[in-house]
Amino acid sequence: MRLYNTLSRSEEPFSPGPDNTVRMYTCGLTVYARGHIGNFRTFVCVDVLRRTFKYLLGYRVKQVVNFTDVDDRTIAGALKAGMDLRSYTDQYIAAFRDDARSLGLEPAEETPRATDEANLRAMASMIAALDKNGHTYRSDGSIYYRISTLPAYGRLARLDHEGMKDGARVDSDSYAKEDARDFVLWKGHRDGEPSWEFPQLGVTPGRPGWHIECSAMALRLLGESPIDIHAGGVDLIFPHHENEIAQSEGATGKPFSRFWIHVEYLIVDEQKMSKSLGNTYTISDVVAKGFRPSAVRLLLLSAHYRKQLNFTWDSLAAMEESLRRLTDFLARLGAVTRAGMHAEVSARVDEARKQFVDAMQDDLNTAAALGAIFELVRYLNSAIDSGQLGTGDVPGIRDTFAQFDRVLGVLSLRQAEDDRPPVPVDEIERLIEERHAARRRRDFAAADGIRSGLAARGVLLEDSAGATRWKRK
RNA sequence: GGCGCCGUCGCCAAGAGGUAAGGCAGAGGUCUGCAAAACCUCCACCCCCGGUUCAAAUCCGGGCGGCGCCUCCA
Repeated sequence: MRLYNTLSRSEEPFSPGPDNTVRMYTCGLTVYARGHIGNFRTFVCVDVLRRTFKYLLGYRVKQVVNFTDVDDRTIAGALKAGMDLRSYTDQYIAAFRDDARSLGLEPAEETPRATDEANLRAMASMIAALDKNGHTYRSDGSIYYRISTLPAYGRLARLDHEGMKDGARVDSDSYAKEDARDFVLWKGHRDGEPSWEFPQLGVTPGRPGWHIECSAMALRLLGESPIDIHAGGVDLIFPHHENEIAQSEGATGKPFSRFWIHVEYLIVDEQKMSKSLGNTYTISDVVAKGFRPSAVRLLLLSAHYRKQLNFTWDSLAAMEESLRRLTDFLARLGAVTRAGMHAEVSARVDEARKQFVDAMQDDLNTAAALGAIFELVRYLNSAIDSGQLGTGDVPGIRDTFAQFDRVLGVLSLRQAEDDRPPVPVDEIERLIEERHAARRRRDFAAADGIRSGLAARGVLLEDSAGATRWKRK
């Protein structure tokens, strides 16, 4: 598989580590608010990456996705809500898990939170290691990283500090630093803020800086560096990932991660979707508008992960239609009764499978992979129409679509949604029977009445030669 | 001011030297009690101007336009 590595700014062949295992870390959500679909673009793309590893390439995956549950915003939010930090952030972690489930994300092997005791201790140990290696200094009770002690600093982001001028906003952090580029490892205690200390490690009362948690948790849970992949949104390249590298490499003296994968922004109204801009949509917003999470998932996979994707309600509606085409096809396949098996069919299926695999291995080209699937669907639909597809062909086709879906995770998600129609299934079936009776006595007004009545309630009926099928609108 | 990405049909989007995948929408048709689904047909010289080449949407140069990073952010 070829993957684009931000570190080298080029595609590189990727292979797993020992034991055929891929150890990957994904920067997760800061849990002061519900995640929006821009956040989920990253998580869905990384989910497809891990599925590609597992189901297409046969690797094992150990993935860590963290929750940042202590920072300025979570502290402020908890204070405002009159809750303790832990229970305040609990709500958003629960919401994240709900949204993740509705988008069909496979659970990561580890989902640590920064304020877990073991993680705080790992951060303190890392700070102690940085102390030992001469990368730190203290000021006003806080602990800082002295960037000048790490010549390689800036390799990931490739920022030219000489070039930073007028347009660049200056660091507004209200902690005292020697150099604008230095960053906080541990923020000194302030009244009203949660505080931890590890005196035996030289860590005085305070709380973690943002960057330290990812470095510490990644190495604690994934083992020795370098890990195989570190992933996140493009906005994390600087300063977050650059600083993670500084911390990890300053502490261990070894490279932190072999690959750095960054997912581009989801934009909306020609601007990035971000909480600070206030133009965000959540999964529940989408559902309230009558769309389904499966359509969101497909939309997020419809463009290459390294290209900005402009979110519009129209494109989401188009995804609903595309998905319908796919599930209609699968339903049609189940209704095939003609016997026989056809070499041409299996050749076309094999070809599509190969195109799919090639596309996914080409830096996760989900858009091209989807193209191969739709092309196959059109071919197979026309084969059904012309009687060139028989029951003997069906299992192989089903296997292939199952493989597509293990990787993309969108069809089964859709089908699970379809299994929960707005009208109870037994009622739908009863009405279909009534309508059959009406049609048999050629009372088409009554038959059409039943059909439009169900349609108004979100259930569509389709007649074919043998039977009537229902589906969600 | 520095750095980066992008501009392909009405909309979304692959393709990255060999003559434009796919989805949605639209038009016409086949099938059907009517619908729906499905199928068939139609629907792009790839932002502009130069250059390199037998050949460029793809490479180079210059424009124009959009987005992003250099601040917390997926």
